[in-house]
Amino acid sequence: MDQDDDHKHRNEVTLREVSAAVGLGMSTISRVLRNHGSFSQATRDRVMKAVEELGYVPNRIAGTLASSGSNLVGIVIPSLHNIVFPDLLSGAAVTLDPIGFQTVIAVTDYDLDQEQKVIQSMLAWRPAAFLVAGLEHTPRTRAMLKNSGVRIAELLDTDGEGIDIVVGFSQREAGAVSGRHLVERGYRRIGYVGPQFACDPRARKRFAGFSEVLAEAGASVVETELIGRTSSTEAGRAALERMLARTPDLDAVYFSNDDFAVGGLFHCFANGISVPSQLAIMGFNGLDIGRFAPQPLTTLRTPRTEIGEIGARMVMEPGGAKVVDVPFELVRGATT
Amino acid sequence: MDQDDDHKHRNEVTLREVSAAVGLGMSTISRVLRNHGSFSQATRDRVMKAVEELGYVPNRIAGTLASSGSNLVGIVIPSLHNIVFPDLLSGAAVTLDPIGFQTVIAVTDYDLDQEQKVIQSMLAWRPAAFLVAGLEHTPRTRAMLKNSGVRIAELLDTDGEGIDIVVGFSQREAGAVSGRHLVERGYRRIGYVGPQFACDPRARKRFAGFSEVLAEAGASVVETELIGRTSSTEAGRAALERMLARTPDLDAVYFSNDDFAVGGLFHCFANGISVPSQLAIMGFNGLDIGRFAPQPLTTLRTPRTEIGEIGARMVMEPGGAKVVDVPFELVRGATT
DNA sequence: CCACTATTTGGCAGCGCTGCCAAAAATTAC
DNA sequence: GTAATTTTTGGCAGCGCTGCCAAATAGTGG
Repeated sequence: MDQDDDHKHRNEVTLREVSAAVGLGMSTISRVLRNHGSFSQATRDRVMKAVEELGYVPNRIAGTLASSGSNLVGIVIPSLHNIVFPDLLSGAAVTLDPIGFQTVIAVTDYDLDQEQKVIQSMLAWRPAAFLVAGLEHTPRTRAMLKNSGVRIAELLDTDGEGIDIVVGFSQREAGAVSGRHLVERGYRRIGYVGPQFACDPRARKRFAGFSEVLAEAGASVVETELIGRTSSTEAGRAALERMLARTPDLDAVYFSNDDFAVGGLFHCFANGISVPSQLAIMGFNGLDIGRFAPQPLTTLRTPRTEIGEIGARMVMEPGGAKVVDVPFELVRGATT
Repeated sequence: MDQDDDHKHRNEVTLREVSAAVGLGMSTISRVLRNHGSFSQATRDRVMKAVEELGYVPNRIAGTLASSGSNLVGIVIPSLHNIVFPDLLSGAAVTLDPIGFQTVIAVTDYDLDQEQKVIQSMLAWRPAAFLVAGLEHTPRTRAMLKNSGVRIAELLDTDGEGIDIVVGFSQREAGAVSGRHLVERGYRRIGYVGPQFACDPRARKRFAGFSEVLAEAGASVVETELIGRTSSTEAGRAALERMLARTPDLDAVYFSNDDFAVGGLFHCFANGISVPSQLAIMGFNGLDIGRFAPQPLTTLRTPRTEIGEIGARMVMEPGGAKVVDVPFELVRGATT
C-alpha cells in the first residue's frame, strides 16, 4: 500500500532546513551545533532558536561518515544475568557518559562464535573503541579486532595474552587464594560447584588455581558438579544436594560464584545442615545477596566496577598496550 | 604535519577496493554482499573470496546514510541491576537477533531527564525502533519520540496513555491482586517496603492498587519503609528491621520486589522470626532467588521476558497503535 | 582614511555506500 | 539465423554532514 512512502522521504528536518530558516550557511549552523570553530553570540542564539522551533535532530550517521569518528563504544559481554557484567557496564558508564560517548552493548551467551558475530556487526558501525570481557576469542575475532585499528580493552582476566589493553585480575590467583583459605582453615574434603568449563573460561582458570593449591596442601577436590548455562540459586542448590547425596562427608564446598553459593546455603538451611561446622561454604564475587544472608558468605570481592571504569578510561586515552591488575579481596564471612 | 593522515585516511578497505580487486562494479559487489538483486554464482564466489582476502568490513554508517534505514533498535531501561530489565532485553533479543537487528541499550537510572538525554542522543543515530520501559516521560521526550516518526513500544506497564504500542500488564492490578491475597489469608496489620515513589512509578502504582484493596477490606497499610536507589538484599533486610522495631505486631509485609523480600526473609531467619506464623512475607517478580529460598517466597511472577519479545515483535511489524496485556501469575510459596 | 590583522561566514568536495536506470550479456523463442 | 526476453552488470546521483579554504565582515593602528 502506501505506508511505504514515508519510508523514503520522511519530511526530516536537516541542516539545510535550519540553514534556510536562519538565513546562514550550513557550515555555520554545523559549527554552532558542535560548538567548534568561531561564530558570534548573536548567530548562536538565532541558530539555537531555529533548531528548537524546527525540532531539528542532528544526524550522527551523516556526521560520522563525513568526519570519520563515531562516539560509539562497543561493549561485549557474555551475559546480563550475572551481576558482574552490569557492574562492569556501570563502571564503564562512569567514564564514558561525561565525555559524551555512547555504549553499544552486545551479549554473547558465553559463545565465542556468537562473540565473533556480534563483534563483526559492531565493527560495521566503526566504534571508537571496544571493551570485551575475557581474553578468549576465535582467531578470526582476534584478527578482525587487530585489523580494525579500533582501540580495544579486554577485561576481567589477566591470565593470558591480550590484544592491546588488558584490565582485570588473575583468575587463577583468585582461585588459589580461595583454595588457600579453605586449606588454612583445616578443610580437606572439598567439593567444587561451577559452570561447565567450556562455557566460562574464567571459572575454569579459577578452578585450576584452586585445585592446584589443594593438591599442594595434600587436600584435593573430592567432588565436582558442573552446571549448564544459568548462574542461579536453583542450580547451586540442586548441585549441592546431588553432591552430598553421593559424598556425604565433604567438609567444604567451593562455589564458582555467589549465586550458586547462596543456593547451596539455602540447601543447608532447608535441610538442617549447620554451616560451617558440618559443611563450610565459600563463594566468589562478593555479591550483596551473600553479604547480607543470615550467615554472611565467605567470598572474594571482585573489583568489577573499577575494572569497567579503568578499562574505559584506558581505551579512550592515547598510549600503548598495557596490562592493569586491579586487586580483589577475600572477605571472610561466617560460612567458613 | 602528517600525523593527520592516518586519522583521515586509515588504510580502510572500502567497496571501491573490493571492486577494483574483483574487476566488477561497486554496485555488483554491494548487491552480492547484501544478497539483494541478482548476480551469478560465479560472481558471488569471486566477490566473497576478495572480501575475505582483503578483510573488508562493510561500513554501515555509509550504507545507512545511503539507504535511510538502520538496523539499530534503541532500548531504554532504568537499570541493569534489577533482573527484570536484563530479562526484558533477553526477550527482545529473541525477536531481534534472528532478523539481524542490533540493540543499543541505554540506562536512565530512574531519572526522566536522563531518559530524555539518552533518547535524544539515540535519535541522532536514527534507530529503526525504540523500546522504552514505562509510560512516564517528560513532555519533551514524548514530543521528540512522536516527531521522530520512529516506531516505539512502551513496556511493562499498561496503566496510562501510551505513545504508540504498549505491552505489559496493569501494575495497579498486580498490587491489588497481591493485596487481595494477603487479605484473604487473614492478614490485617500489614507493612510495605518499596523504593522511593519518585524513583519508580510502577512500584507506586502497585502500591496504590495494593493499599486500595486493603482499605476496602478494612485492613490497611500500617507501616511503610521507602528505600533509596538500590534493589538490594541489604536494603530490604534493614528496612524490615527498622519497621519491626517501630511496630512489632505487624502480621505481614509486602515487599515491592523479591530482592527486598529475600532481604526481609534473611532478617527473619537471622532473628528467629518464624515465617509465616509470626510474620508473613510477600514479594514481587517471581525471581529464582525467592523460588528456591529455604521457604519459597510467595510472589507474583511477571512475564517480563515475554513482554520484551512481544514488544520487539510488535514494533518491527507494520500495524497501528495497540495495547497488549500480558498476564502475570500469583505464586503462592510458603511465606504467606 | 587606508592598509592590515582578527573574526565570522559561505561554498564546495567528498565520506562510503545504495537506489535507480540503462547497458551489456546470456538465454530463449521462433 | 534473428528477435524477444531474461539475467547480470555498471554509472551516476545523492544520503546529510564536516573539513578545508576562500570570501566577507569587523576591528585596529598609524
